Formats: sequence, structure tokens, C-alpha cells
Amino acid sequence: MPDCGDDDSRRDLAAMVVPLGRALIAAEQRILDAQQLSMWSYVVLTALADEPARTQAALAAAIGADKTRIIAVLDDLQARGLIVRGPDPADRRGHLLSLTPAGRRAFGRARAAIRAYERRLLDTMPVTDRSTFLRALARLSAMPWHELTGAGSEEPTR
Amino acid sequence: MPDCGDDDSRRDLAAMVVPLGRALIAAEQRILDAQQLSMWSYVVLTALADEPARTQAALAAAIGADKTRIIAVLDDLQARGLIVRGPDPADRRGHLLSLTPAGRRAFGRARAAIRAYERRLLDTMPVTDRSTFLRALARLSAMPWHELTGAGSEEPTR
DNA sequence: GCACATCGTCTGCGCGAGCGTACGATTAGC
DNA sequence: GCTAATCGTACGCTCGCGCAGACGATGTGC
Repeated sequence: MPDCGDDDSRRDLAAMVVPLGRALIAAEQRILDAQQLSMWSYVVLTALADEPARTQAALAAAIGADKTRIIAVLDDLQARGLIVRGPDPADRRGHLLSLTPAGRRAFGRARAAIRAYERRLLDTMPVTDRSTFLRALARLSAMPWHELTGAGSEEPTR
Repeated sequence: MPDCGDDDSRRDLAAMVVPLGRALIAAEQRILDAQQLSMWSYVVLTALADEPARTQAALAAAIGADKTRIIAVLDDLQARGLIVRGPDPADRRGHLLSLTPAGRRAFGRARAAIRAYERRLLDTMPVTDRSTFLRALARLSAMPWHELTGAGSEEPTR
């Protein structure tokens, strides 16, 4: 028997998280449009700002994208001088990927706009709630899904 | 203040929410598979359990789906005796949609499995954090995006 | 040298979702 | 009665994504 009164007798977690994510990407897409960036571009810039990648495949894996799908993104970013796709002296098969100063600046601008938007959203809740929320969210999003996903469901196998 | 962060140093909200949502639907899809339900089926059952719909279009709008896309879902649910698509005596164009007892039972089972899974996830954090997190999440997911989304690039209307 | 793996690129397939259209049945306005 | 609007249904179109295969260029093990 499912509980009735407890704190989570409301909507499902997913029923809140997924639409929230949808709304976020929709809103932030518009912000990125103003910077002439796509979502994938922004994700790539974010990853490269964190640390340069020594190979496109590694970058793709890092951001959870398909290797073939980021080619166009990289082409565009390179053509606009935001990243450099330099040859790797150690392994001439791969390309070293890193941000140019212009790329770092563009990313900073985009991230500032995104952050401003998100901060405005988060400012609608008390400060303590906000930090708790962010901490909990960070923990959940960094969870070992690969184990939890398959495990726990001890459904009645009839 | 070292790096513990102004919330400026962490990842973007969307960068945590969206992957979390993805992981949730992936995990819950497997749970629903065990109940022979698809995500859309579960969403439909959830909506109908809340209150019967007097028209398919209304149901589709309520769950944010396309009218044409839920037809197959309703067909399946009806064929399995989980819902009834009765004629509306008041307006013979539309169909009254409601759960059968079996449908209510199946939904209860599915929801219990989903809830158990989510509770296991949430149990990894302190109780106070959990309630705060859920409260904040509920507030965010119930936000007036239609205004915030558009006004995003403008000013906070202070 | 040789076989094999890796990297980047291109191409195509399949899936799911949204969007628009058309049509029969029905209702509402006049 | 006529027309316009609505509902459910089917159909086709387009997009974006993941996946797989192929190829040339390159690196690695023997």
C-alpha cells in the first residue's frame, strides 16, 4: 500500500523534473540564440572551457553526444574562430580541441546570460532552500545510475 | 571565500536537471516495461486517475501531447480493458475517458513501483534536504514559464 | 612488412515527436 | 436547411537524434 500522507504523495519526480528540463532548455535556447549559439555549441564550449580535449571522440563521449553529430558543431565553431582544431603532434589522427580567446569570451558571455536567467529563477525561493536544492540536485544528477537503474526494481514477477 | 561557491561556480541548472530527467525516464521506462506500460500510457493513466476527461483533445492538451499521438495509446489501453472510451451522451462527437477498476489497479501498481524507485533515490539524502528539495522542485516546475520564458532576455520587472 | 585498431568524416536507416491536412460524423448558429 | 466549427482518426511531412557501416589516414603490436 502506497503511503498517503507522506511528503511525496504529490506528483512523480520525473513528472516534475522532465518538464522543468524542457522548459529550461526552451528558455535557454532563446538566450543562446541571441548569442548565435546552439545548445550543442554551448555544451561543447562548456566542456572545452573546463579542459581542452585531445580528441573529438573523447569530447563527444564527455558530453554524451554522438561523434558524428558534433562534427558540424565543431566546424561551425572553428569557422567562427571560437575554437581551434589543431593537429596533435603526438597522434596525427586526432585533433586537439581548445578555445580561442574569442571563444572563451563568447562562452563567458553566453554563460553569464544563462546564469543570470537561472539566478532569476532561483531567486524566487529562500536562500537556504536554494542552496539545499542545488546541493540535492547536484547529488542526484551525479548519481551512479548504471547500478541503480537496473537494480532495485523488485517488482512482482508474477 | 574559497571555491565553495557562489552558485556561480557550479554547473548550469539545465546541465543538471536535463540529464537527471533523462536518467529518470530511462530508469522508469524499465520499471514500466515490467508492467507492460509505455511512458505515454503511464502519463495518460495518471491524468485519468486524477480526473476523467470528457474529450481526447482535452486529455491531450492536459498532458501536453499531440491529439493524434495518443490515439494509439488509448486504443491499446482500451483493448486491454484499462480505460473505457464511452460515448458522451451530451456530445456524441467526443468520447468520455475514464479508468476501469482494472485500470485503476494497474495504475496503482505502476505508480507504486515508480514511487518506490524514486523514494529509494531520495532516501540517499537527509530528510530535511529531501522535503526542501521536493518543495523547491515543485515550485520551479509549476512556474509561469510562458511569461518567464519570453521575458528572459529582458529585465526582471523589478 | 603485416594485420588490426583508432580517429575523423560521410552516408544512410530507423525511431519518435511535432505539425499540418483531410475526411466523416456531429453539433451549433442563423 | 445551410454553413461553420468541433471531435476523432488517418496520413504524410519534417526534424533531430542515435546507431551502424564505410572509407582514408594514421598509429600500434607482432
